[in-house]
Amino acid sequence: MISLDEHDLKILRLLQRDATLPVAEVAAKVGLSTTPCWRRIQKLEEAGIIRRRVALLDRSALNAAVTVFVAVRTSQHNAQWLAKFAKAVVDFPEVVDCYRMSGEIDYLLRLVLPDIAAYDAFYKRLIARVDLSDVTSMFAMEEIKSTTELPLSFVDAHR
Amino acid sequence: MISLDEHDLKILRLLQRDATLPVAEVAAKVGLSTTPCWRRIQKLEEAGIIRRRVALLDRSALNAAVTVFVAVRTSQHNAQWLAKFAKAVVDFPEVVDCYRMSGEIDYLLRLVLPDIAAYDAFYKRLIARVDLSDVTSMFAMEEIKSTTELPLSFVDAHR
DNA sequence: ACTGAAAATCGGCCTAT
DNA sequence: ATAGGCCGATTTTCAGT
Repeated sequence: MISLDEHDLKILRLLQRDATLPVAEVAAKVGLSTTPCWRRIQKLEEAGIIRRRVALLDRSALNAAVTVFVAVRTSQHNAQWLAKFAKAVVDFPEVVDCYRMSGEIDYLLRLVLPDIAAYDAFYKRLIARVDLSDVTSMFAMEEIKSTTELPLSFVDAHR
Repeated sequence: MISLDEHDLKILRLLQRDATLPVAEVAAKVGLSTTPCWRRIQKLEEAGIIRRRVALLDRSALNAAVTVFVAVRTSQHNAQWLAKFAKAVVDFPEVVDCYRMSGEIDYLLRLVLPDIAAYDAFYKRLIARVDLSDVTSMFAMEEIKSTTELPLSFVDAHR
């Protein structure tokens, strides 16, 4: 694991917000000149700290404005079942997140869909593929915050 | 709202995965030559269908490997309370998602943190800022899927 | 030796034909 | 669809600590 300093953190903060920024501009804002800044970005990519650069799309335009959380419980706690379930989850493009949880709920999914009808269709396809003992859906009414920006506040900056 | 055809969808599919692809390469994969492909990308950006391009970072490297969902209930259902709550949520960088929900839970948050101690610190800061009638935390044990790729399957491709 | 600035090359973006 | 100008990214070289 590579140690990050204040310059690195500033670079990451900027690129998390806007990956189209020219290196020269990043450098200026960070207080470096372009080459050292560019070298740092390369290192951050090699080290895997910058995982990838992606385009974020508009959900309404793609007819997927509705968010649904699905809490799943299973009676079959074994590796085989999990493999099958995980495969299903990865295959369904409307499932954007899936976590195995502690506590009451076994799995929590986040879906992105056009409407309730599409949720129903998803539900039917899911239970056709894997056995589930309990499924509870929770519809989001309003998105108050949704970001891909990770907090940098937990990194202890080196020197 | 602009109508999308198969070429547009292919472009979006590619850029959602990797926004660093040179236009020429996108064009080749999509089956267009570079200029028309470039113009399409411009239009998609102007139309806001491509919202932005961002860098995705590694959570472990940033000391934020733990995901916690927080279900919140309030007794104060008024606009003032919501404004205050929303402000708090936006201010806390460890809150990456927040939805107002239908049903039992009023709000569902997703946090990204180093450990349970950090969650406890967050909890204390949150309740110091806003009144909450009930707070339930759910810790994720394993991330099975987590993507910024939206499904394109709900778009009806024009001709 | 390491880190940053300056300069030169190279490749991809964008515009006009 | 092609070609050329232009800008930014990458590489190399140089200077300072």
